[in-house]
Amino acid sequence: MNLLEDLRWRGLLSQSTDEAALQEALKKPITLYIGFDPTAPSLHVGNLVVLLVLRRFQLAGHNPIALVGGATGLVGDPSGRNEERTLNSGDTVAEWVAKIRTQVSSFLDFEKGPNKAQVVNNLDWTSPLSAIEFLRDIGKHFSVNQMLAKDSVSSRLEAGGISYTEFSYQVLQSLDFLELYRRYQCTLQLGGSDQWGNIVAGLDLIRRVEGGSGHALTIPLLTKTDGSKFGKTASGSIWLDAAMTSPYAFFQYWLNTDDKDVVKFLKVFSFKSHEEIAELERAHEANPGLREAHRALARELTSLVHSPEISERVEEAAKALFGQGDLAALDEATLSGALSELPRVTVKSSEDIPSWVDLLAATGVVDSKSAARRIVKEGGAYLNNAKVESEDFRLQKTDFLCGKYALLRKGKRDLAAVELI
RNA sequence: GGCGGGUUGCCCGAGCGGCCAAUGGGAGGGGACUGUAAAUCCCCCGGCUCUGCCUUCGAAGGUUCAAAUCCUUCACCCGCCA
Repeated sequence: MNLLEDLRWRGLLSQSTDEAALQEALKKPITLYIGFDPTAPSLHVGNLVVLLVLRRFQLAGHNPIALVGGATGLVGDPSGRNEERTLNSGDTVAEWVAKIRTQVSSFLDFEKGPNKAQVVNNLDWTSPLSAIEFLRDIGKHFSVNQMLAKDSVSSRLEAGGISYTEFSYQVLQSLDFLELYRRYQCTLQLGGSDQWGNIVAGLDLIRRVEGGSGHALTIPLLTKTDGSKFGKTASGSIWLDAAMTSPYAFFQYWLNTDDKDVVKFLKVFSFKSHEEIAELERAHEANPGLREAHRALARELTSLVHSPEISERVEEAAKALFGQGDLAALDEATLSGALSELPRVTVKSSEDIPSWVDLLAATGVVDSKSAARRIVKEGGAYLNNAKVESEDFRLQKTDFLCGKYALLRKGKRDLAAVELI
């Protein structure tokens, strides 16, 4: 099975220009790219979908380029948004570029083989460009009529307007494709399905300026069966940066995948063979309660994004904390290891222990003290896995396991730790 | 440029001087059932020093004992006309 067939099997193909031609071109190694705009200090699991496709291309012998949009990130892509973006400062964007550059790098191979990956920043070729050069050399090739017809622009015109800045975004992205075509003979751009218009605009530019041709390939937006947004929880996005989404929370996110989505997600994210995935599917159908497929998914991704050691550590932590066994039976090392993966507050043993409600709010398992009271009243607050229904409850020193740890829980799976120091 | 309509809590959307922290739906949260799943049923869903108090209904002023509701100005959106 070749690369495109594999991608189709995984549900990763949305639109492409001339698929037969692309199929043909892929018989030899080609150079391809994907762009990531720095709109946050970290990529999130949504970006991972596309990034892993780039990795699949590299594994198949092609030359991947990850572009970090130091320039485009300053401008703002109107695609898929119905409101103008707030501009971020140059310093902020530069900082985010640096972070994303490192992050992206960990998914590609820069070392061995003839098809080393590279990371580029489009600020390198856009910042030397003068406004006049830009308008004469690049702008001349764009028809405003066509630009207006682009979905990203026309929907914004409907919705209430678009600034000249964002309107120009597609020109910048086209310039990137042209530049990479010139420098590295890059002939394929991948992107989420919302990037179709931008990618095709780049192909047009390459044809007009260089008389060259290339390909566009888009990847469908990943959806969940229940209709909620992939990669989001109530508390926000699932980030790849461990400081923004703890590896523990990251692992839990995948483990809690809806049964109906788990096989689909394995296909999208996993580098396991078709047979292995089919085997997990069978196992899951035979005994969904064991969640073997979920575990495999969570392990593989946590290993990939963080590390196998971390993955194992957080899985062990979850096992200890969720186990039916008595928490008090855990030895101190296991307990402290497990709790260290959780959000935590510390309490000085010389001071009074804060009230139950205060602690719940302080650890962040609930948003406010009102919410804490509410949750206690509803019977959703637990100390060391035992329900605590009194609002006036106050922990005693004896409630701390091993003399120093207390496990707070809201609902079934929202955990936090209190450490007595 | 003129005339008319709009801006409400995370989102959609009622309210149109007191009974409004504000109907309803969605999202979200808790409980029950389970498998740290889904579906279902019940409950909750601004904050706090919580039988009360404080801050919210585009922004700022004003009228009134009392305003999300009335008036004035400003900003933005949406129609129709030019």
